[in-house]
Amino acid sequence: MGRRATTRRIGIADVALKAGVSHATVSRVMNGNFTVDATIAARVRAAATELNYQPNPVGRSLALGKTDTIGIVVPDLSNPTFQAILRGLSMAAAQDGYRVLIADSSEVSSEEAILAGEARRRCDGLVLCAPRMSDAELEELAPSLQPMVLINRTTDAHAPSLMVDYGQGIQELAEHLVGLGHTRLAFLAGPERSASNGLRLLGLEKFKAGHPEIDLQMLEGGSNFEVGHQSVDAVLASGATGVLAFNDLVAMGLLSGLHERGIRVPEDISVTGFDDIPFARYTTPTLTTAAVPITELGQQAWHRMRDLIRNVPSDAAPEGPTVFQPRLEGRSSTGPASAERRGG
Amino acid sequence: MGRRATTRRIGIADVALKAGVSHATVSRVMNGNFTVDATIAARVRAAATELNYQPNPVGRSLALGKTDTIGIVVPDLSNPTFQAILRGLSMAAAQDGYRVLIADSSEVSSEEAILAGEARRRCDGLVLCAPRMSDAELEELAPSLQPMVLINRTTDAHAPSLMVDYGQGIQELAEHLVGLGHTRLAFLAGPERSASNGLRLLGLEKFKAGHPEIDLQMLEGGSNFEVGHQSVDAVLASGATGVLAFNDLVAMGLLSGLHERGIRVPEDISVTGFDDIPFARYTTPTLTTAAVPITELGQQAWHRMRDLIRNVPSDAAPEGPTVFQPRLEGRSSTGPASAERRGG
DNA sequence: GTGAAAGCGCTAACAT
DNA sequence: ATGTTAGCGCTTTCAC
Repeated sequence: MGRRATTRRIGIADVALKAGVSHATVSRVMNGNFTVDATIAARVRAAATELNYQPNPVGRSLALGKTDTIGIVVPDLSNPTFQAILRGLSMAAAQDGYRVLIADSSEVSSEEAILAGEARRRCDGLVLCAPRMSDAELEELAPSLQPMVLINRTTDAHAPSLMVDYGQGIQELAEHLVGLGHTRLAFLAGPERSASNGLRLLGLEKFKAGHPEIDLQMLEGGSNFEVGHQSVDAVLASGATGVLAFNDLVAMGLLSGLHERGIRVPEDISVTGFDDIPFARYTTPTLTTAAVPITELGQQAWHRMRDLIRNVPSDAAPEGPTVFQPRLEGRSSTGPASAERRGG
Repeated sequence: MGRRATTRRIGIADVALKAGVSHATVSRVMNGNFTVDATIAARVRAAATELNYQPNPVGRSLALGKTDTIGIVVPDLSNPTFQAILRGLSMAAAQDGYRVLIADSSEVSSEEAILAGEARRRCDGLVLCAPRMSDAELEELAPSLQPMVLINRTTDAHAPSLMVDYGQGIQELAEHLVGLGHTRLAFLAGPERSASNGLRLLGLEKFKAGHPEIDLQMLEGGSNFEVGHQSVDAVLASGATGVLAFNDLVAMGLLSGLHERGIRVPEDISVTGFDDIPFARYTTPTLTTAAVPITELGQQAWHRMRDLIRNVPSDAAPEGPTVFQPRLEGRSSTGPASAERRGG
């Protein structure tokens, strides 16, 4: 039965006609150009409201060469860390009248380049979040992606970069455990391709150098609940009394697995996370972790992007990456090493 | 020192020039129009790759009257439920070559209309997720937002709607507790303006009608951790042995608060959540909840949207809202009512 | 099969 | 102060 009554979209021409002026004048009024006579401006505004006219953003974008939109590419939108970054970015950008377009590469590093390019073409800038692609590829791609802001990654190609000092954070967590009397530690590692995992590894190397007396074992891992949950056996086999999980998710999985086995935390084993996602405050026991200002990271990403978009010269911008220091958040999942286990 | 070497963006004209053809021909080739001579097509393609040419999406959008982008408006991007919907939507849309633009209303219902309108103008369609605006406002806005898909909301104005049967789910949870011998229950309610909270309330009315012997108390609440955490006193004061939390977040907050007070779950009190967010499997104890296929909801939202965008006639589309049934997920946070407390 | 030209909806330089 | 006109980068008739 016929198509629904399609109320044709109102265009600038309709308003011009109704107000009895040229579309140029309508455009001027809509953009707050004060060279228009007050009477006429009022007439135009009246016509616009009456017709419920709103300028077509696509038309404006083409004319102005900007979309007031920025893109973000994340490896996995189901990861709370990236969700928080997205949120911080989106909120901050909205404050300045910008919107965000999202692209999820699903951890497929080969897709990243294509997604990034596509997103960039539709937007005024791109935030690349923990890209999994190689350094070489990133550097090659960078020029075509600019203006671009990097999160948890750097590149020789000029681009602002926001980093988290995971190395420092993991060291603090390890020191925290040592301070509690633990001498046998284990690190549940993250994804191979993750740069942030590499930084943690580097930090732990330093830690080992400073603590030759401590036994620190490296265990294979990943970045989600399941990994933590499935690592119970490996953790127990390691004989460690203090476990550094790659992130809060892994820690929560581990906590859950240990609980099922009747192993008490922190009495029998201490567990630490990383990131301090909101959930970390509400686990049982509450999770000792290294707090990363994730939402602020997203917010800062926008601010750097905004600088890029505004100051085309880009000489006032800070050189080198901005580094965020994680803050140790001591809660109840860590405690003194148990007497029995400490001995053994 | 001078602006960076700005490699001017390659346009269709550049390719046309290089290939020695008109831009019309380049356009044809780029769009897979087979009326172009094979030899020429090859020449054009060569020129395009050599120049690394990619059609400008804004130009295409203006010419084609479509952006291959859909918008989603959510009340709060920090809520895992909306994050999961966004994710499902984004993944499904990406599969069909569409991108998603996000708008977060921060629970400010007055902002919703503006955000929705803005987003809609930049996109080919809009997904309105649990809108907080009034029925009247929604209905008035609907025509200008079409094509539009609603989540957790319906409207008389014609628009596909995806609903979750929260009423049924909460009844099942209540029945589950009754089956475990609980006779004193409490419901930690959600946000006032939330339609899904209203549905739960309706479901509980039905439950009460069927179980006059059960004492069911209504407690004020909200939708996040803090609310659950702060409700411990109210819950204890109610004397309930079984607590139905508005959602998993509230349940987790409550779990955490109860643990701090030394109250055992489920021995002393049983707790249920709602949604079955990924975390619910990994709380201590694991959380009994009503599982909602959230990601699938987002995916379905795209499918309905796709139908809308493709079949302009829209007569084959299913009438009335699609309803998703939550599924009871019995885990360890619920157990038999304790003898002492059961007595009253 | 291919080019010339119109047009998508808007902004801005240029006339007047 | 306002209208006319030329783009922005592309697709698509319409001639040839």
